[in-house]
Amino acid sequence: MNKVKPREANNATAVDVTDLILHDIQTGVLAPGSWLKQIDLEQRYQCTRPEVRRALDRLAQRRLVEHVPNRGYHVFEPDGRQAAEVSEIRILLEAGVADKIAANTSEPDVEALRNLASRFDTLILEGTPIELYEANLAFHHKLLSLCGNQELVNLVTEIRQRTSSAPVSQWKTRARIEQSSREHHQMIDAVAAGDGAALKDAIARHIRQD
Amino acid sequence: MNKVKPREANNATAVDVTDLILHDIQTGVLAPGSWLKQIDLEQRYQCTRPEVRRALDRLAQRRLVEHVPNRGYHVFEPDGRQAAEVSEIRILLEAGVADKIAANTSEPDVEALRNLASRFDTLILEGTPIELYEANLAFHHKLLSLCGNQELVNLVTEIRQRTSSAPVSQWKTRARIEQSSREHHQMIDAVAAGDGAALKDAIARHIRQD
DNA sequence: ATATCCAAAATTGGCGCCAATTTATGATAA
DNA sequence: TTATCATAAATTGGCGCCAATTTTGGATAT
Repeated sequence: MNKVKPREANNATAVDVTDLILHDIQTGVLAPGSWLKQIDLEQRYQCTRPEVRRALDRLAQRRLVEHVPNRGYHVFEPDGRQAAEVSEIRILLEAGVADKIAANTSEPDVEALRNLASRFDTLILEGTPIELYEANLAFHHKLLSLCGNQELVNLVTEIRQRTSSAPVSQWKTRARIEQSSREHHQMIDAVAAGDGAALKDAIARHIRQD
Repeated sequence: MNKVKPREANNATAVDVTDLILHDIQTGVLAPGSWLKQIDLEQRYQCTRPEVRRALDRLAQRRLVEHVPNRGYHVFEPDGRQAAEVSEIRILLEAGVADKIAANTSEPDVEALRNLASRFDTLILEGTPIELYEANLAFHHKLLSLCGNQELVNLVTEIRQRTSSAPVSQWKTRARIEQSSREHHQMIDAVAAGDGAALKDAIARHIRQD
């Protein structure tokens, strides 16, 4: 006697509520400082109370939300000092592997980078800020992954989330966005030329200005 | 039946179970690869099931334990590749701030470093491996904190935990321990001389050999 | 009118029960 | 004897209820 399984009842919950909340923090839907009321979250994301609590605890561990016992959770507000410190860390890590990136990169990798950079360029005109943000992330992720150190890629991905709580609004002016675009192409040129020193310089400048 | 009236089980412990389990992983009491059965943990640490689950989830987020759904949690077994990658990251970060350490350090700081280093030396002969491990950690923490970047200190502390799952047994031979001791003093000398380049070199060698 | 205090509502957080899944055990057949 | 399968035990994991704490609102006294 076979058991009949209800098909529509338990849909694939492969995505964690943590990621949904995280995404809304990154895109600025949940603004820095705003109160994350548990009852609101369980309605908004259609999940149970324990799921909300686990997600909030995880995000608090990652320093994306701040927790005050018996008083709830708030979206973390980035400190000026912390932001500067994290930028320094990113420069040490990302510029530090510039030589390896320049050495390891093959022609198809350069091609892929050019595609990601021009996708960013396209979205400057035609895309939403969120799409632009994600295209930028994709470019940097691809570039960094060429260093061959997977742990470093994961770490940078993590600390990049940690401070820029509302990353969508981080490029304020059009001029700054276009400056970013130019720097992307400078990095690619340095990679293609195998010039690690030039790449290191370009990466450091790029991180500093953001 | 087993409902024994808890006399002192009701103590107000501000310490989280997470830290207790973490400590036992660091000290090698819970060996890499060993299965963390929930019922065992709640007896061992005299806490409730939800507390155990929250602690395990947090440690899984930090990559200190590995989680397989419906099959439980195991102490993470460090991969050779990962260990090498984390070492590279530590070199980039810790050696990267050598100049700042050498520049920022005052005379009392040097004094404190010498005390921590000689405490390490003393414990080589008289202390337990755990005490030695903690003295080493204290020295490196103090040295690194002189760079002035608090976020970087936190990050290094975190990733140092991440890979060396049984850090107590990381110094196998006496010769290696004494080599570490000599390198500690070399670092201090470089700091005292304000020689950032020498400090950078000493830090890189020190991390590579561990 | 203003400050203080008490009660009620709202919110957070802990805990135990039970379902789902996996693992161990033993019986049966080839 | 060995492999296969069914049943029982053990383990994980989800969910709802209720206690503890905080916040809100209003009544009372000065």
